[in-house]
Amino acid sequence: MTEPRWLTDEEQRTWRAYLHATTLLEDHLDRQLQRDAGMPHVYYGLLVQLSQAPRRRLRMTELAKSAKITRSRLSHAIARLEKSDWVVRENCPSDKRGQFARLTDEGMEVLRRTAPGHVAAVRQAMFDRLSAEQMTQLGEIMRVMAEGLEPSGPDADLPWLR
Amino acid sequence: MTEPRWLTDEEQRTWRAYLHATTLLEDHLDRQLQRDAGMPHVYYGLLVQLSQAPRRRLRMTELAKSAKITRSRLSHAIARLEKSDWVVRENCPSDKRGQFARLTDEGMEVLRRTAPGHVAAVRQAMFDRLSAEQMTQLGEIMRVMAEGLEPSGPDADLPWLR
DNA sequence: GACTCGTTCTTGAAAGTTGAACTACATAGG
DNA sequence: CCTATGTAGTTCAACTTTCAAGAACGAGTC
Repeated sequence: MTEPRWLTDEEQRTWRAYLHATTLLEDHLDRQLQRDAGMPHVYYGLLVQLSQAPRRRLRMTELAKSAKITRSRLSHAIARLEKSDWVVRENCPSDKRGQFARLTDEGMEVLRRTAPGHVAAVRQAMFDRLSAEQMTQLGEIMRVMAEGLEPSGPDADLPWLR
Repeated sequence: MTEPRWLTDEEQRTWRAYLHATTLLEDHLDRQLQRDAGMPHVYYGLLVQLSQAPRRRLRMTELAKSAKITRSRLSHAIARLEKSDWVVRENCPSDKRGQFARLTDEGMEVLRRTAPGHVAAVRQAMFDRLSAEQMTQLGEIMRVMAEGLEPSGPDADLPWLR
């Protein structure tokens, strides 16, 4: 095994700043939403996805994919959200294995009530502090990073071809 | 209640790119470390912190602070790491309430063995894909964001003065 | 039909996390 | 010394996530 390429000093500083900022922000949003909406950030994200889908519903697998969580995790999450009456399951007529998760009116109402506070938190943490230039740069950087990590990324399905 | 300031289109795109990239990366590192080192990213971070501390040990509270997790979570985490013999607890002579977490030789060895792979993963996900300029920008952006979220941030201790 | 294989989603147990309550010690003021 | 108050760390119960099955259906093949 050959000597690994370690990070330069500046790379290390950047990496630590990244870890620091992202964990602080995730914590902040989790607490904010837990307090104001009674659910963690991930669950809130599920409701948002549903609210934007046609007929406010999505197949479980699609929802899992767009929220980047496993189907198992989603099953539990939807079960929990069903208990709060924010989501209901519906059978899929065309595929008897399939399930839709549909946002209820109560769920929609929770979103309406809590979205402003959430947006404010995001804005305060990010956009109020970054220049317009920095926002653009951040967007570009994040897109580049995501590209390299995409499950459907470069040869992700064909590693044996490399 | 007044109409909230929603995000502009570009802000939304940036925010989504951010969420997308950060969750993908965190997932990626978690899997990589779980596979190669047998522990999640947070736990790995604890070992790294310890490895860099004098005498490879830290007080629980300090470790919790530098890893940005609660003391409760740290208690459980250290208990788990103790079972793998990567960390041991030691009493603090000067403060009988205190505990040190100390990295064992086995723990150090795990780090030595797995650090190269981890660095490679970070590099591949981030630094191999960003230009030198972008890396600098990212560092600056993350520092700005962290500043605003710092527990010891602007008036965090004196909110009643605002 | 019967077989195989893949997909969709769920389940249950184990592991991890959280917030509050709790123990034990430290520190300051009378 | 004594009491009050604060700090270090753990523990408990409730909740969330992961992991390893597994049940049920779809689709292709013979």
